[in-house]
Order: sequence, then C-alpha cells, then structure tokens
Amino acid sequence: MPPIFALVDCNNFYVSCERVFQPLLCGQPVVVLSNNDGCIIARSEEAKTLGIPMGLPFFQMREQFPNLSIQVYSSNYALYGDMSARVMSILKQFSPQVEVYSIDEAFLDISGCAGGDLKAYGHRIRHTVKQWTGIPVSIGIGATKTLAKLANRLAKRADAAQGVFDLTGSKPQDDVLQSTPVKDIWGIGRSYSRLLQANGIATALALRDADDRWIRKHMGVVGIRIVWELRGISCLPLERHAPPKKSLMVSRSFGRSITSLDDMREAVATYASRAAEKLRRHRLAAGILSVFLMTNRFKSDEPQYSNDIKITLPVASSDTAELIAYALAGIEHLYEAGYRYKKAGVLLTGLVPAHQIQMHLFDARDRERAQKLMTLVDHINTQMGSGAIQYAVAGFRPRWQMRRARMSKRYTTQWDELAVVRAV
DNA sequence: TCTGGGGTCCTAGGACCC
DNA sequence: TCTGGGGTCCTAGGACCC
Repeated sequence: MPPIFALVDCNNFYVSCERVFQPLLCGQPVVVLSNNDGCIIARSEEAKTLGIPMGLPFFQMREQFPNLSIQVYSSNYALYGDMSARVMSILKQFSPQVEVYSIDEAFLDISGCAGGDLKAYGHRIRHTVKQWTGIPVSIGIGATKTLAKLANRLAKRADAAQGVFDLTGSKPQDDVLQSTPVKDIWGIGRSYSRLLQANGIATALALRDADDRWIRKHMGVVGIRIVWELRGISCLPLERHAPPKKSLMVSRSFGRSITSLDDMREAVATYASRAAEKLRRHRLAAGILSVFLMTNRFKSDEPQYSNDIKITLPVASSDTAELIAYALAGIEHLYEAGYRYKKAGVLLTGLVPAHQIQMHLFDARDRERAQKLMTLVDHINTQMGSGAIQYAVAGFRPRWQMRRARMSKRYTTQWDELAVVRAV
C-alpha cells in the first residue's frame, strides 16, 4: 500500500501552550520570545493580524507598536517540551507510523488507518488532541511529505475546512498548486525562491512542471526531490526512528556583553557542562570539541572579532570535567582582550555510542571512576533539580546569564509550580 | 540596554594518491 | 605553444528546516 502522509502541526505552538494554563490569554494578542528575550518566535493569530512579523527583535516591537497591549512571554522550553510529548503520544494512537519531525510537528502514515475517509480521520485526530491536551492542531494530507506540508498550509487558512485539508484527490491539485507561491513550498527558502522567480517559475504548479535538467543543474538533487514530490512521487520516506545524532551544540547569547576572561571562562564551562549532560542523556561520547566566541555583529561601531578552535580528544568522552578542561584551554587560546563579546558556544562532533569508545594505549585517565561520578551527578541533578550539583568554574549567579524576564511557570514538570485552581 | 538556538544535507574545491 | 586521468577523502560554506 502506498503511504498517505498526514502532517499534524500544532497551531502557534508556544502561544497555545501558554494559553492552556492561562485561558485569559485566549482571544488576546500574545507573543513568545526567543532565548535572551531577543526575538519574537511565536505569535497568536491576533498578533499576526496586528502585523507583528516573525523574528522581529523584541525591542523593535516595543518601538513599532508602543500603544498596543500585547502579552509577552519568555520561552519556557520545560513546558513546551512536555506538552509536545503529550501531543506526540496521542498521535501514536492514531498510527503506528509516526515521525516526530520537530517539537510541534509530526508526519503520520495513515494509509491503512483511516478506513477510506481521510478527512474524517483527520478531524478525529484534531478533536482528540484538542480535548486531551488543549492544543489546537492543523492537519494536511497528501501523497508525499511535500504535498502534506502544502496541504497543511491550506488547512491553517481561516476559510479552509476547519483545520484539515486533504490533497490526495487528483482534481483540486492543479488550482491549489497554481495558487501556491514557490516560497511557500517546503525546502524552498529565500535564495531558491529568488532564483526560481527570476527564471519564470513562480508557483508550485510551475515548479512541478519544470525541466528536470535545469532543476538538477541549479538546485542539485535536493531540488529534484522537491519537484518529484510535487508530482506525487514520494522521495522522502517516513523516518520513524531518529537517525543517530552527528553533532550537538550548546551556545547562548549573553544577557550583557562579556569583557573579561574570567566571565568568559564561566560561560564556556557552563556550556561545556550542559553539552556533556546532553551527551550522557543520549548515551554518546564526543571525539571532537569545538569552541567559539563572537562579538555583537549588529554593533557596527564596535570592533568585531569571532573565532573558533577545534580540539580532537585523545579518547572520546562525555566526562564533564574533561570536556570543561578542553573547552577552557580552547577559549583561553581564542580570547582577545579589548572586545565586547556577545555569544560563545561549544560544539561536539565525532559522536560515538558511549559503549563503543576506542581506548587509547597511553591514556592515563581513570575513566571508570569518572563515569561513576558522572552517573552520580546526573542522578542527583535529576532528583534535586537541574544544577543542584555543578562545577565551581561554571560560576554561581553569573552576570552574563541570559535574560528571561517574562517566563511563565513550569506547570507540568515542577511540583511547586503546578497550576492552582480555586473554586468560588 | 535590546537582534535565538540547534540541527541536517549537499556541493565545490583542495590535498593527496597511483 | 605544449603539462594526464581518475579516484578518494576532507573541509568549508551554502541552503534549508523548525
């Protein structure tokens, strides 16, 4: 049986999560900010209607919309991650074939599940997710992932069929593709969009019927796959199991610029420590550690500097102390006094499963002991809350910490932040 | 004062080898 | 004047995604 893809996408996901626990926000313009309260990364429909663009820096929103009353939240990933897991577990009851594509999206293969009426099945999914979690979703159905994505866009339109759009029927496809600008196709970004339009390919229909050789030449195999998917030939299979991670990064902009090596050391030690925790959670070890730092690229009047260094470890490791040591050695090498640093980060690559680390003959480190210590630290931090135990080099209450002034409570993952309901 | 973070895949080009 | 051909591997950078 050929697959039938349903793309289930949570509407304005972060805003919807906030609304579940603060129903007063429903009907009001709401936005959620990126880390460091930097940019707007989620908007309610009301906020979109007001003309607030995606990615707008928060301080510019305050300049441009000074008189509007908009509810603003810092991003609360503890809450969003947990709500996402709830939504995904519900979707798995509607199909054994689910690919969790991002925090707020999943592809389902619903061939064989829907019993003939795809649209009705979509509505059942939508209704169940809403009832059980409070999160509204939109569902697009198509013969390929690309077409399901496209259908999802239509499902979100107010005039469409209440959140579900089925594109598998052959009839309506041409006009739908005709009315879809190339920039709205999954996989077509700014640059390809410009290229295509400059060559007279402005709609999904035109792209579907474009010349393969031209596409291959200018957009590579990625482009060919998009075109074929638009023709209904599935090139992107459902991936039920996430392929193994190839890299892992922890980086943050600083709440205020760093101008001393001591502060930079604290920040980088903190990031290395977080990265090591992530490694262990995925049962991985890293063979290569890169560190980078940079000044604020938006401040053209300030001297600019950015640099990075890549360190190959003698033996792949997930030991916090060891990764911190390499990261500090790296950052001390990169650090130049006299700049105002805005961001730094630690990137781990050369990842291998923790159980198949290649040992080194002259390795002096007592790795067994280190591993026991890490297991203990992780256990304590799981029980007592993240950060209960940490390395002193990472600093306490550091000056450079990111801003998150408008954070809601962690309603679903923290006992002392549960929602309180009062019966009057 | 103020501008996110974390990923993947693909391609071109250089280094190196026979 | 004129300077092979064909591989592999690695890396940096571009493009895209959410």
